[in-house]
Amino acid sequence: MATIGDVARVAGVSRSTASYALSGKRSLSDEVRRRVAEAVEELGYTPNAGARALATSQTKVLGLLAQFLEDEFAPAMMQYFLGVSNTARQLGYDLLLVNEPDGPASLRRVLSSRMVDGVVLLNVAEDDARLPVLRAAQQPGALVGLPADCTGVDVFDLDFEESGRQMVDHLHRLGHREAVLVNQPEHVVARGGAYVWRLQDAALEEARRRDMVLHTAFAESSQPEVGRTLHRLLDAHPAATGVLLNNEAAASALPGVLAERGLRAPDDVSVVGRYSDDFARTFSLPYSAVESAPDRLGQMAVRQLVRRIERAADDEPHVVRLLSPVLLDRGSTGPPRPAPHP
Amino acid sequence: MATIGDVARVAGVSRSTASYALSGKRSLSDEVRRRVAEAVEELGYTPNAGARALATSQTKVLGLLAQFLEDEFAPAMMQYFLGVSNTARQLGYDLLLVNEPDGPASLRRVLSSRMVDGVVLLNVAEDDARLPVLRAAQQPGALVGLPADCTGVDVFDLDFEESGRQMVDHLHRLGHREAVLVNQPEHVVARGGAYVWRLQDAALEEARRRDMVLHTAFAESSQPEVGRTLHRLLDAHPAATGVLLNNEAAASALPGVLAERGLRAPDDVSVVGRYSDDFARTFSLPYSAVESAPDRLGQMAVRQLVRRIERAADDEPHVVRLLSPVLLDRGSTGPPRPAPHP
DNA sequence: CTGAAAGCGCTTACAG
DNA sequence: CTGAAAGCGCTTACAG
Repeated sequence: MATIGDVARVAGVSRSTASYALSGKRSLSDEVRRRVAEAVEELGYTPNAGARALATSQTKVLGLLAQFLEDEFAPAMMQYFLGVSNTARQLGYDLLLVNEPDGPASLRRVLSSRMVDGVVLLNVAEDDARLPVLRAAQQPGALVGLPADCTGVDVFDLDFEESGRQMVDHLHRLGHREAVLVNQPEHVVARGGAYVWRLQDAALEEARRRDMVLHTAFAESSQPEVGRTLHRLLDAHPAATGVLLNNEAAASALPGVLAERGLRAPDDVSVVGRYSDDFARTFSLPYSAVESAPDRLGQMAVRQLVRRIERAADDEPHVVRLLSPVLLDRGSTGPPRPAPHP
Repeated sequence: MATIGDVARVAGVSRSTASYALSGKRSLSDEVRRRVAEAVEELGYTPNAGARALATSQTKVLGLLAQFLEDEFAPAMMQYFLGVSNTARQLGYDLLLVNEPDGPASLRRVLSSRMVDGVVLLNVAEDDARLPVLRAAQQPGALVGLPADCTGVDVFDLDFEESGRQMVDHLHRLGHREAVLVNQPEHVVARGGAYVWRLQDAALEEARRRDMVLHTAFAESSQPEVGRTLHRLLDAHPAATGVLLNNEAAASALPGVLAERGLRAPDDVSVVGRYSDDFARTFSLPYSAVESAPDRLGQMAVRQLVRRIERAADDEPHVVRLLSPVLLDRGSTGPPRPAPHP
């Protein structure tokens, strides 16, 4: 592998001049600039990333911390990846993918070994064990997901409370008075997945205010369990005319379940979900849904993170940005069917 | 940040001794070993990754090259990620996620800047432009996906030809004599996605041998296009009693399409796909399918890659391993329905 | 406008 | 069993 010393020798200049020619941090004669460029070309020179990081204390790498947990919905994570990775590349950063069951330990490792200039935390829990580690570190961090304590970090998330209210309102306005809310698996809540109860609590309160009956339940993240749970729920609440979904696997399973029961949306039951449009189009999810905008959240997180990395002055106040939900109408809701004959 | 010099000073030894105590590459007195460990603990010392990489020419990082192409099926990629990332971690490697539209250029960059000790290439095309770059590099590479020329790399893939034969055989044995094969979008083929035509060509040949009519078509990777295409195909081939799916989005869309036509599997039509069981369970895909084993392929690729990295002797011959397909029965196939009345 | 030199934080022959 | 020193490949004050 060619080094900058080789480049300097071939170009007939000193190593420092070669370095300045590459970085452009000093004005050089056109002649020298050209000779260095030629030498680089001739030798196929690429700077050694480790050496550069050592000299500059900058890696131009961002850490992406994802936790793929058992029975959590992995595919949704992919969409955040895309937003994060495309934005990082545009801004000149590579991505170190850190996926370890022990989040805090691996976060500490990549931060204190200086492998990254900053980190994006995905799937942030209410009381996330990675946050104390992040706050103690030199590097900044941006979160996708709203924790209880946002001090010292930039936070981006969908406004799940408003989403819950909006879903309930939407059905109420159409005339529904009883509905079922299908949540993520109970494990997600146990792990501190606050978005589940943020949506649920707000939905419940809104239902109460509107004098609407809202049943809530957890559902699994895969078949055959999720299908059975949906059947059980519909059995248990025969008077419910609406279904709210905060669970992608349940959204995938519901069409089959409804078909098995001889029901159709919106004629027999109105359904409204919470997932991205990309997701809906890829997996043929036919229901109106609150857009979860994963690519946009990933993009916002990276932009803010890079801004913080590159401004030496990190005295700028930290931000908490909750995206307003937008309901995309796919025609799966309508007025409730008339009450069944007694 | 504490350096190894700090550790040495606190422990009252030289820097080299501290280094040896950490690496265990030299026998030291228990006393010294203990003092160093205490100093590390006290200072919260973690070695600087860049400095270590510079000194050892080893980064303990693997490059993961994924290309997220427009209208390609991104979620399937996630499953390879999981296999790759879990295996890498087990073997002590971190992962640099490289997702750039220009594959060859970014591959060259991460290789020649020595950011990684080796790379895993996902989504490998027949004549993949990244391969010449990889062959010219110092570091080894493992592929998931079978290219035309496998020299100098280790290759892992599902045996798509055998998969095609197996899907056709399965339907033929049940008595089907006319079927439709739904492929990935045409763009995938145009980009050199050889797995599409490897499966298709083998399926066609097998059909010919068995005197079975097999229609083939491309389908899109999302709604509403993919649904329309499925309807059009079923319209065009009313005598077909079987459907083969080599397209995950089509597998998601088919249940709705069949329902709209008042058809059911396996009573009216037999369906067999090609996707992972994880996928089927997560997205409620109800069809019998050839398991595509993405996690296993990712795992195999990383294992082989690390073996090659860590054996200085890379004279070991390169391997090409094609996984034998296994058909998982989900009850979506049966004897063909009697021919419709004329 | 350019060069010689120090330093980033490690590891590892070399010497004792 | 341990230490002093060189070197990995860069960048950047410092000096001219």
